[in-house]
Amino acid sequence: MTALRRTRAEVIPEIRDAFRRHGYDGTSLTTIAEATGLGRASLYHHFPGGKDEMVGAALDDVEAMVEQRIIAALRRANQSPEQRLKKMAEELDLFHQGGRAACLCGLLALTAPSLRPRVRKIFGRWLDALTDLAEAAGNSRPRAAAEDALAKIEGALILAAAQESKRPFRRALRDLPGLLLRR
Amino acid sequence: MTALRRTRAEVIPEIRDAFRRHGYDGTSLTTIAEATGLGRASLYHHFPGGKDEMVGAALDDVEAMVEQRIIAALRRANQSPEQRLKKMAEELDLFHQGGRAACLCGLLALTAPSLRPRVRKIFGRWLDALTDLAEAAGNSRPRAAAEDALAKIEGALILAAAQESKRPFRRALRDLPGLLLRR
DNA sequence: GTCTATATAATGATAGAC
DNA sequence: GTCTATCATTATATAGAC
Repeated sequence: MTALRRTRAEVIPEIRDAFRRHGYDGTSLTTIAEATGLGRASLYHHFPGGKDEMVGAALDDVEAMVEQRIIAALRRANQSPEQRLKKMAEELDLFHQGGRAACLCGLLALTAPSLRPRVRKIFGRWLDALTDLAEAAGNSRPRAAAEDALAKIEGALILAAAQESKRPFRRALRDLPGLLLRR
Repeated sequence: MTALRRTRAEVIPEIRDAFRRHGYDGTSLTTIAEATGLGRASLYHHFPGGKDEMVGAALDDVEAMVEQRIIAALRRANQSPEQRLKKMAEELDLFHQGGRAACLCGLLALTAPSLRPRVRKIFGRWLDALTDLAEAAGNSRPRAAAEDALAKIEGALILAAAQESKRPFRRALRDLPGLLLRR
């Protein structure tokens, strides 16, 4: 029985998905061990800081995704606001599996006070990019529109979870242009 | 040292608040014991089914609040749609402490699959009442408006938690009429 | 109706062999 | 880099005295 070797980078998305399925407290090291195929003790080789370091790495992963996919899409200077929003919606649909996968930031904001500063930073960066896009598109209250858009996304993910349906999230993504552009 | 006697009805709101602060898995019987002033063992006198029965009772409490305060406000036949919405917003502001207290339904929808049917039922009743109000107010897409309103509320509670501010939730409540009435 | 004491399992984490 | 074995702590839950 040869043990499968796994890199830290490989297992982080699996850990991230475990946390966004069950929340911080609902995700045990046994859960993570099963999700990654590693033994509980092996996890401490990659994450000496234990569960705290694991959720930190999961948040790092989410932050990178927001920066490199969401915000990067919103700031494509050579594209129209409509095109940039369409790209963001595509990335979000992928990342959240059409609404079947929750938002780790939202989940941690609700139940993990110690991680709120990190969530606030990620949300803040996202909000700034949405605000700039709305402003560039001629929206008269760009910051409010950005906050409405983010709340719409987070709220739709909750409805989608409750109804176990992709519909609420898909519709929210479709409605984003009307919310952010020229008002 | 005389032990304080407490009724089941008395402790349920305290249990409900513990769950909406920490989520299902983050709320231990020790947490609940401290929140209620009862010993862990005493909790089993009031809730023989243990933690599952406690969270069930917390959801019963939320369901009653939604029925008797939210939906009742929305269906006040002798009042205008504007007045009914205003009343709902007041009740929500009170229940969620201006955004500082999360929504137990949203939290459980995200992390407790076994409780989703109950959450779906509560959300469904609320959505029906919002839909009827929007329709009565002449909204051309009343169901979509109702879902937008609920998602806006849930999303705003997440932003409020992340930012530890009442602003996002308070603004969401103010924006509800524009979302639901005549469109 | 609440308590102390306890049973049993699961938790996060560590030591050390390979 | 992964494993088995183990630790201390906390978890849910129960028994029975008062």
